[in-house]
Amino acid sequence: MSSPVRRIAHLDMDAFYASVELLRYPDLRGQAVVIGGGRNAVPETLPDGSRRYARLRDYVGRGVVTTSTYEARALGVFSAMGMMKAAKLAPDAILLPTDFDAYRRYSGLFKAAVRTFTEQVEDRGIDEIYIDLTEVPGEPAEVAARIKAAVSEATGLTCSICVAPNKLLAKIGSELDKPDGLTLLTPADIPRRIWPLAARKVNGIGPKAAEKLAGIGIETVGDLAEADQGVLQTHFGRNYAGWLIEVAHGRDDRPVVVSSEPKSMSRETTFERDLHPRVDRPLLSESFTRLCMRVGEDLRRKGYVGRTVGIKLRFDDFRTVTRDLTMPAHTADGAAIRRGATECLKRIPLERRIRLLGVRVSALIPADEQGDDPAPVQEEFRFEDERPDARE
DNA sequence: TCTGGGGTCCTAGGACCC
DNA sequence: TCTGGGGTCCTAGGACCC
Repeated sequence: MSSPVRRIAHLDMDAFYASVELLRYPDLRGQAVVIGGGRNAVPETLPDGSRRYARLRDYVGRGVVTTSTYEARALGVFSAMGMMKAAKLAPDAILLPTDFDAYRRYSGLFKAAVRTFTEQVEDRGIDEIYIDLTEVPGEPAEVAARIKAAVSEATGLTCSICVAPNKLLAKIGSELDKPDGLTLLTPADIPRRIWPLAARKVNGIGPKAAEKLAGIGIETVGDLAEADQGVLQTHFGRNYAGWLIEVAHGRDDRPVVVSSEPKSMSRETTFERDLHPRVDRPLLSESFTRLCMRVGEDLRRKGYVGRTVGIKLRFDDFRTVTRDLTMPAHTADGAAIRRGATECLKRIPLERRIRLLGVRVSALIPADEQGDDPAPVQEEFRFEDERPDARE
């Protein structure tokens, strides 16, 4: 039984955070704007009602660019770039603080607008979604245009959409006509529109894999489609090599996943300066406690309890280590998390200054399903003749 | 001026069980 | 004496994504 051809859309909001900020500060339209500052980047309103904005050149710290407007991108400033480096490239660019609450509001608005068409929506973070349009009547181009109009109506923002037979192609396609794009892809388009693209454009081929591919002469998706499977296997292992081949031919049968449960919750912080494990111990300890408490609050607010506590340290040389510990019972209690996290911390030799500290709780279950945990202090007790058989 | 924060998934080895 | 083979859980690290 062959499954019917699906119609999967990927919708990506254009320069999302920056575009939300431009709604609030329309006078910045057309300018190079970078999002990623802290409190000191909040615009100052002058007595005459005009605003004074922070400039990128004034930034001091260890942050990275969260988003930038297309004008800033033209100057070479992109997401995830260190702010200090960005300031060198575009010292006069406007700097704004990141306001996640505002972005979450607009995220809710655009997703609600899309859900008026279908509930078959998969969340992929704050600014993008997959939509299964297979059961939505109408031609793909017409449906996509109506969705774009609905998103614009709800938010005042533009987005880019691609409709394709699967998630892989839809994701690649939504980038092809940005911003405000509308792209349709069919299998017949693969040689002309997909194969010329850099392999790195494929969701799942990251910097490491792309570099390794380049090392064996594979630069584009087309190169990948022609690659010898045996060669790929020796470099990437059986699973990943098999996936690369599928991807190169545009094949992907992952479903649109409408709902999912969180697997872990974490909090981490990068210090303004690297902290010495002994000299700065009070600061570290205070930060450690706060992270544990915040993870606990997050869990309780969202209604989960977790059984595995983990910590993450990054040293001044950027080496990252993790330790985790599975506990007898689930918890969302900050103090209990801290006890587990402290056990983890004892297992890491502290021989360098610490750049980052993080706390995570995983093995989550909904708090209302927490019933089978052992009582806190319960000695195991059996009658001698009830001892289970050692072997079967 | 190096390199945030919050996630998911995969791999791989060892323990432990049957 | 050596030889077995799954399956699951736990832990550590790493790639990748937004």
